[in-house]
Amino acid sequence: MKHWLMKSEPDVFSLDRLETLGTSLWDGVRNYQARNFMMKDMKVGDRILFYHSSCEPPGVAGLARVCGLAEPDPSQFDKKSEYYEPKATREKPIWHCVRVEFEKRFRRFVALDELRDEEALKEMLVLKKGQRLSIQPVTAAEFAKVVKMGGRA
DNA sequence: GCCAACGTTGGC
DNA sequence: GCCAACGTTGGC
Repeated sequence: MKHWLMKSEPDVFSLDRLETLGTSLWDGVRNYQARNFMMKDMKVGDRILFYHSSCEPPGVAGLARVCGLAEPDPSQFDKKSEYYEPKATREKPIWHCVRVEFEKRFRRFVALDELRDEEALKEMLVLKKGQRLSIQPVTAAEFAKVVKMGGRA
């Protein structure tokens, strides 16, 4: 089982929204590296740090899990979607996404600043300058540390 | 296949 | 709103 950090702007899609829905496709990813993680590496049961970006404060709001293997991202076929991809066809889709399910909200939101203050997390990709990948692998130790900081050990 | 220009991300 | 960093695009 692998561990991941997945970024979302809460104004667009928040952990609250995922809790309401129960599960959701992680659609709209338009970066090849992030797509390849979803297509090749993510398996059902993989655990996810749900990270809120472009908000005040940014940080990890809680946990989710992969509950469905990658499938074609339907938004690439939707002309009205901002994620529409004219080069994609049903036969040859370009973008794929996994399905994720809500797991739990942290008792305490773990802000980016707090992550920065932890020696044990200094190698976390999300803390690296210029690192803007929206889906990032996280080690089991980093995952456990963040969960502990969130008050749900 | 290089690389300049451009667009996007995301913290600040 | 700024801007550094980085990914993508497209001319050559």
